[in-house]
Amino acid sequence: MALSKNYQPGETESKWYAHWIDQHYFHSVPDKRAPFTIVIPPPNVTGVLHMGHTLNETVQDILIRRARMQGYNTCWVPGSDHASIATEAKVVAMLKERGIKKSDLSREEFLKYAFEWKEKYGGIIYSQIKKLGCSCDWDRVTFTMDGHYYEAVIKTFVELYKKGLIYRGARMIHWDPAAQTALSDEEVDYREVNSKLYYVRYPLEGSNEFITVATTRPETIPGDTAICVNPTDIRYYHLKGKFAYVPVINRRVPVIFDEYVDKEFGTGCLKVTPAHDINDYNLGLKHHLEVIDVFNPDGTMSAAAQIYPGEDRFVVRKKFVQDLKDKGFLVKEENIVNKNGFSQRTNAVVEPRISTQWFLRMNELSKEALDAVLKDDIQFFPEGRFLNTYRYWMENIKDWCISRQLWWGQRIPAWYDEKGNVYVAETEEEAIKQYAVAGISGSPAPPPSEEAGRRLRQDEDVLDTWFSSWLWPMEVFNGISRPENEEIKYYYPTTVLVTGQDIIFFWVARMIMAGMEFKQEKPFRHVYFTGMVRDKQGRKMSKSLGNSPDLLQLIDQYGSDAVRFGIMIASPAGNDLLFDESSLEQGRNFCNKMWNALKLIRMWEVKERPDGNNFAVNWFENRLPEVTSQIQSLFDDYRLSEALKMIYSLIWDDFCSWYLEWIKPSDKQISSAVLSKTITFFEELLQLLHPFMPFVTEEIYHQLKEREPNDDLIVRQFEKASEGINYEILRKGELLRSYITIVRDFRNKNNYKKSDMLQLILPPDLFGDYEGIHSLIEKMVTAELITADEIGSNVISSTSSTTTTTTTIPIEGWATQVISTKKADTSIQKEQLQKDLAYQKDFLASVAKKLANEKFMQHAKAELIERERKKQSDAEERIRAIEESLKVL
RNA sequence: GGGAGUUUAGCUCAGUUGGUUUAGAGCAUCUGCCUUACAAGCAGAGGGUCGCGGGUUCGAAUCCCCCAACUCCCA
Repeated sequence: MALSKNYQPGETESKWYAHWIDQHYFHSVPDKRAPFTIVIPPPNVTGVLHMGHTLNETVQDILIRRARMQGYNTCWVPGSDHASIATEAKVVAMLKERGIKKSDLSREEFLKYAFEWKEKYGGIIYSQIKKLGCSCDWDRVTFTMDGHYYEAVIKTFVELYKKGLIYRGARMIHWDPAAQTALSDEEVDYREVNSKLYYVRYPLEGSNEFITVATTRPETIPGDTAICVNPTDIRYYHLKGKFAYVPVINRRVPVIFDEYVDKEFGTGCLKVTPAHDINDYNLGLKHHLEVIDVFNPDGTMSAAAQIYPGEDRFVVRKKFVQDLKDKGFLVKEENIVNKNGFSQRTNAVVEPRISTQWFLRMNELSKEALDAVLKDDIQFFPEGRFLNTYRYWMENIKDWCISRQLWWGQRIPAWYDEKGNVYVAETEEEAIKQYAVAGISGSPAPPPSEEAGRRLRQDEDVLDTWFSSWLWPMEVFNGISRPENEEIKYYYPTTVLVTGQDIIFFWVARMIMAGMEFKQEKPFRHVYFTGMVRDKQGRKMSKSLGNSPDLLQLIDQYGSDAVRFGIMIASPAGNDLLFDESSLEQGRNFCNKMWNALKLIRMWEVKERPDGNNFAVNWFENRLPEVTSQIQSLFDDYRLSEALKMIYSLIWDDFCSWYLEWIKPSDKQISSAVLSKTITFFEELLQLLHPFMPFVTEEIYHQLKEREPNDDLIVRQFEKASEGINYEILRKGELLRSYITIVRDFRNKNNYKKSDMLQLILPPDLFGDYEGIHSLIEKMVTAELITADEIGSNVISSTSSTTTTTTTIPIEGWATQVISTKKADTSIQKEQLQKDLAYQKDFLASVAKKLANEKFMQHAKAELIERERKKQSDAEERIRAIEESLKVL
């Protein structure tokens, strides 16, 4: 069957993915082999695959595929998290389209819709991961709202509560008025915005004097319960014990003194609104101030505000400023730039708000988790900078607000009685029992009855999504819900976690804490941090910017392998990568290159002949293990990008440009020995590349020759490294390559035609006794080799004949003569030789200086001095060869 | 304001403990080729005072200090 002109990725990719699935190659069952386990960082169930995921999943697949070929029992668990805020927002939007309001639904009804939504759209990301070629064990897909997972989350909540690590508290939290939920610190983005600083004057009690306050948030003025100045500020000494009136509202508030106030900022006088600013809140606690919340949960003004109840906070800002102006309270406005917090999910301006939330105490949990990393029980790649970041965060950790005012998620297992007493338990029955027991010891004693149960009401809130994701490496194997099962024992701790550096706190740190807390064992041995994918302008690719290209379209255009190649080749370990489509093109071209090499090999017919190609085979036989071991050490350090570059060059340059050209017969006929060696080489190259580009390698592997039913590249095992590498042959190979290049350059510079035949006189012993090399040279540079005897003694003495030109070219301290019937243009060459000569002389001088330096000779190691001496003699040889060549020109 | 990182060819980046580094690769550029696997290709070539200034050292892209520019994280 004739092979197509170019490689066609489309059909090939779906064919092989289906085959791999069919053969259950991705599926793992515990056995006697060592496990190699990766849990996917669960993408958001609402998501589609963006470039960041693509990088991430590709890295994981590379590690898994290579481990599979190395004999590990590989298990890559896919799944997604339920993303409470994002998903609830999507579901609410879907309901809105159908004309349904969330507020008209019961919790149960809403959840039914949410699961319906998840069934419909939650799988999109999986199909994209499959398109990428990822070898996940699809029998193990896990979702953080699965039944067992839900149970596990509840179980850990109760456990931590019983240990006293979970508590309820009033705190200033980040409130998202659009989603109407609390946000964690990490879910808030701070951005600079243009705003105004308003100077407002407050009348003082019992005088005509005013005190002027600067604020960016005049709409919170109705919540003011004090005015605060610095006790060392002489301007305000006389206000001790005085009261002021809040403008428009006319509330009488005290003037208080506290060092917190910055004398330099604004007027040095601060309005205190304890309900709406964390610092004011703390001042309020200290000075026993009243707390007046002027906002409703949706960001409109509350009844307590007394002004514009029910109207939006930003609309009210304008209106109220106008009122202040009209009534003469506004002194001036100033344009300033300040930072506002925005919700990562809804982009609404975050409102600081006092609220009762559930918190997890982090101090004790973080200690062990920090130690595990510091003691190298868990290793980070790349190490240094992430370790610092991790340590800093762990040492300055704050308690984690784990409650969210949503329905989509694990509902907090806490029940309240009429008096507000709380009972935390895994089930309602259990909570009722606790209530009954509490009742008996207290008084009056209500009977533990059904009626009592009805009097308990469960907390309305759900848990933060990360409070379920942090269990991921355990619960995907049912490690919390069924702690003694075989799978968790076999697969845990997992081998490596691959994740973006941006969620080191969100996730990595918390997973380590959960692992240490619930299993007394780290969740993974290694953490490999990938960089951020940026666009050409250096901006982080994100959904909100919309600058991430459509992955499926890229795959259609270039093929999956090319996309994987493109993203990996540009992705140095841990560093950000600038995404550029030209690297995908490079990947596509690479597929083609290999496809064409296949075509070449398939064209050949076996014919036994004495083959003079032993050198080529010999050389590649040594070159391959040399590079293979270099690739292994790159993998050990997770330097995947460099490993890929090395394989790319090994295939394109060493194999295609040199090896195949060397053995290529002119008549398509080749000895069976060379052909089978060549096929073996190609197979091994494909195997090295397979983790990076699985489809094209599997396809070519099968096109190379007929295969037994289960002889698939994906499961082909790496051979043990061969014992010895013959470095002498490798050195000869290098020399041969540069010899050929030098002669080709000579041809180029002198505009020789392809067919112009040269005669070459090799320096004696340049290539030793590798006879096969001579015919290679003749073939590669269109020349015949002759000996000095054949041409006579006039060769060296320049151009005595009118019909031939002899040029002497230096090579590695040798000089070779090129004889042709064409007059060579020696001027370019002369110039170049002189340049080279100058360089070599400088080089020699620097080496000589070193060797003449007594201190160097004293301090340097013997082998180093030896090397310098070698450099010296090499340079001298080169200079001699160049000078000889110049003499003859 | 606090912390971390980056700065090497036109672009994106390698450069391991200072010594074959008067610095490598890919892409881009230039020259010549439609050579029977491949023009999505082949054969060659050019291109860098390693951000600035100082220091340590026999020797610095590499170690130290200062400055500058950019990026990220935290408040």
